[in-house]
Amino acid sequence: MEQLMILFKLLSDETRLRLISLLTKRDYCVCELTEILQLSQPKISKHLTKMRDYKIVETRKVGQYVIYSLVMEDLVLKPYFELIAKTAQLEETLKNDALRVPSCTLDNLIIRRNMLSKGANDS
Amino acid sequence: MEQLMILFKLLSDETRLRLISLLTKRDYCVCELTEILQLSQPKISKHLTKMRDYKIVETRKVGQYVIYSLVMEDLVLKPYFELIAKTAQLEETLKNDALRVPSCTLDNLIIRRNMLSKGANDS
DNA sequence: TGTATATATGCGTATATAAGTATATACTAA
DNA sequence: TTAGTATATACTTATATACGCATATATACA
Repeated sequence: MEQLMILFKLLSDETRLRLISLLTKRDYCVCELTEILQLSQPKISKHLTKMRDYKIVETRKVGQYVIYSLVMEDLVLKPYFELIAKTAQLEETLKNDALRVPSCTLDNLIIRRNMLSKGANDS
Repeated sequence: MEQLMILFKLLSDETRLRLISLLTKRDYCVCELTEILQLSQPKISKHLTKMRDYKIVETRKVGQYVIYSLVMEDLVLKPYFELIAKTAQLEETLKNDALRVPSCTLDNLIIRRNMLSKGANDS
């Protein structure tokens, strides 16, 4: 019961719902999620931390990046994640987030930053 | 999006989650729900009213009773209701609510009240 | 018509929580 | 070692919302 209510409480916030919807497709580091949702880094980080506290997502560290992923082992949570992945196609905001993913990969972010700093050096 | 978030917000309260879980099985009037959950009538009523405001449940009036039912026509909401009905079997509180249903039907409530008032008259 | 029952609502209070800004910590690479 | 990037957190403020209690309204029934 606790667990279900916690899941629903976490899902009832727009930012977190968007984050979870993205995470049903693949794992992301914080800076990718910040870029995709176009929201402040502390805002994204705080929501992710909260979800991790409640064991809805988990993290692994890779170099300086923290990669977030959904906890898929849980038998209660898993079907809800799967349903959200399906439902997301019916929701404009979630669909648009998914469209913005390709240009916000970590690789793209780094390439884009390097180009910017070179441009700055050239001038 | 709005609609999904509203659904999750409504589900994130223990009382409402219990109410919705019950309503996935059949319709109920307010006094049955009050009896099953053993909570105050204003509390039950306020939660039901809120869910009706958000179009998650709907009502019909039968005599002095107000019968609440889930809105099952909505394509986004329906699969979530169905999933909750399944998940409820894994959650002690929701399972126990279901067990308490048979003794809390409207018929039973009325019979029980009549017996009580007769007993009071006899004494 | 008067009484009891069913349901809804108003009000005050306590609590939770989201957001922004600034800052701290951790890691990388030159 | 220093500069820059990634991530987390502290503090304040604004807002939402659940609750209890009292009460209003609507219906039924004697």
